Amino acid sequence: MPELPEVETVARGLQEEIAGRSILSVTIGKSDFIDDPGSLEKELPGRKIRTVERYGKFLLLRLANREKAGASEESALLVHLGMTGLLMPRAVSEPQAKHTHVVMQLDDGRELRYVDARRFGRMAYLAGEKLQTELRRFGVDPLETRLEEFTKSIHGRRARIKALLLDQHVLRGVGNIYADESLWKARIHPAHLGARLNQGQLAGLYRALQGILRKAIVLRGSSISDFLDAEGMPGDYQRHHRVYDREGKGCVRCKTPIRRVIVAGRSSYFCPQCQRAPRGWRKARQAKRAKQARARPNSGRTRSDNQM
DNA sequence: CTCGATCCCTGGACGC
DNA sequence: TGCGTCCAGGGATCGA
Repeated sequence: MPELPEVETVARGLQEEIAGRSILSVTIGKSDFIDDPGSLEKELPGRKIRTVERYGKFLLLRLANREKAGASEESALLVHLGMTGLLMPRAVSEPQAKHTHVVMQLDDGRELRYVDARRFGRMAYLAGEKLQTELRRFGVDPLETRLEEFTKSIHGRRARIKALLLDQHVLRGVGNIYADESLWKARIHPAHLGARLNQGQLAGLYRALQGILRKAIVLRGSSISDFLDAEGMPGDYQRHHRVYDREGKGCVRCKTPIRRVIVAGRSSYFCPQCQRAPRGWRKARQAKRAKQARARPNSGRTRSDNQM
């Protein structure tokens, strides 16, 4: 799942590979994940890719203006990889992978291909004020923000810390894996309310989050099932996961089996010993489960989740 | 403001 | 082997 470290890895790879190249033409297949497919076909051909940057979980292909038009309007192709998106340059001769939806022919004989089985990604060509408005919707970059700013964005929020970490309008770039890993490192249960965390906890979370993101970038991200970088290589950080996808396995700090619960609608992995639940959380959860069981009497037991 | 529910989509895991 | 069912997961959106 591409989160900040994975997208950063792809952005660096693409910057190396395709910055300075021009797009000759665009071919679009399925387009339901593209904001305005027509604008890509109209605006991209003939444009040079100046730089490739990461913005939260988006790839930002910043484009040079056409020579004739004097306007100095900023423009970019935004690409969100969703869950299964891949963006990589390939030789024209290479067979197209299944689920290839966008192909951009480049001026060096290669093609920049977007492949996305589930199409949970997003693509949009944006320029000028529209681009600025779109970028302003998102929160601060967790690697650029200072502790005071981070604290301010969390403190005074009544949502659960897990929800806040995942909210791209609060912080841009954090997803489920790095939220859980950071909370484990900082010993904070995902169901705690942001407003209830003290200065020490927030400082610890800030350091944990930055440290984990930086290390994950060095290791070129986590490859759980689909992620590949711009060169088609998987990342290595999944070998360093302490809680994510480790349900039932021992916490590396205290050997307590890692558990998985739903917090803020997302599965959340944590150590019940190192990360103590907030007051009332267990009881509220049990009550909710009982209510669900009453609503659906035939679904009392689900498939046993065996550990890998 | 915050919550849960719902939808989007497909491959993979699982039960039979 | 194959078919049906469930599920993951980021994000938008809607109603409570």
